[in-house]
Amino acid sequence: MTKDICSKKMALVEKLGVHLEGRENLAPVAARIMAYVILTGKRGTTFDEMVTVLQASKSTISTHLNHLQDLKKLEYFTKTGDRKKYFIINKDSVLHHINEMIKEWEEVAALHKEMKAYKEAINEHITDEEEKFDLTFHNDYLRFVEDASASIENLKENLIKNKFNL
Amino acid sequence: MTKDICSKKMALVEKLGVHLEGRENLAPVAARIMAYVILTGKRGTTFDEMVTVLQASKSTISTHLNHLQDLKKLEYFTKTGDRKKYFIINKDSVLHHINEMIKEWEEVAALHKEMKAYKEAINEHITDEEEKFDLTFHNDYLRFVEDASASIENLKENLIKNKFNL
DNA sequence: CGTTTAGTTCGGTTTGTTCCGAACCTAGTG
DNA sequence: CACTAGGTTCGGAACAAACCGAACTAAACG
Repeated sequence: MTKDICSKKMALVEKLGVHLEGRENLAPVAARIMAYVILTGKRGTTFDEMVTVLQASKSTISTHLNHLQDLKKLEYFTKTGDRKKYFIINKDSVLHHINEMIKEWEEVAALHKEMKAYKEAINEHITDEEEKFDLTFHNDYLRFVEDASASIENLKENLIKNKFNL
Repeated sequence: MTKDICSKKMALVEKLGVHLEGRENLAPVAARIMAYVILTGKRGTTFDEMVTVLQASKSTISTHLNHLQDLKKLEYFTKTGDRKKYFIINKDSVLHHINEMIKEWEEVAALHKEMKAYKEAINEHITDEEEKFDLTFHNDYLRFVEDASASIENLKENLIKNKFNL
């Protein structure tokens, strides 16, 4: 691999790393591991390679690697006559991620419904119309969540279709 | 307010609080302040009320309250002959929240495009078809982000319409 | 001018996170 | 059996976040 492409790769690892830190709530090094594994692809990457390239200690890599496997985000394959583990992203991780998003939206919707119900209950005790809670936002938001959920379900179906057509 | 409704309110404050902690990256007490202000509504809530009801120190409430105002998440109104500040959520906060989501999706899309470009560049150097990066996921995901963005834009328009029709 | 109201500021404690080094383990190799 | 490769485990250092109490301020009240 040329030096240009390699530095481009590490720049992307950092960028994607920062993103994953926030989105998936991962420690800095854990996020860099995920990013590096994603950008390395099918050939897989080893423990030692990550220690070198991510410039972290063996213990840090070990701990995070095990944690990421517990979370089903990573898995590995092996080669006969080679004790190293070759890490790749979990084949279901994309689907898993989609399902997580669906679950999240469902939770948000449930929360909005609960808040709306509470506000409606309070509104009954208020005589002055001006003082009452405005509920239009909750209604709009719930409609939006339905839309967004439909889009995600759509993505999920595309994914499953592609998976079995190949 | 009856004790029942009050405890229901505090239960919701905790639930919404936990949610906001994660979603908006707020400290526990800051998230509880937001939740309490949201669930109190137009009548507004004061510094002292929050110290009492959220069981936090004056300094904690003061610091977070100022921080939340800096972030344009809260604002206050006053009453003549009353030095207290009555805190309510910022009137534009909903629109602000929507715009944040739009910006987030745009960033995600940009990141996917960058990753896809990188993977395509790498693929050109790989002869074995089996070893190449699979790009269908990025394509599907980009289509999904477009869908989701359209839904959000729709929500935004609904909101703006409601705002000016009232 | 002393007191009250409504808050702010500062220093410090507690708690939690993230990472590291050193010692250890386990399976195969010479 | 000693050595090596490929990790794991443990204790702690370093840093950061979250909260608190006590002292302070600024404006209004009496």
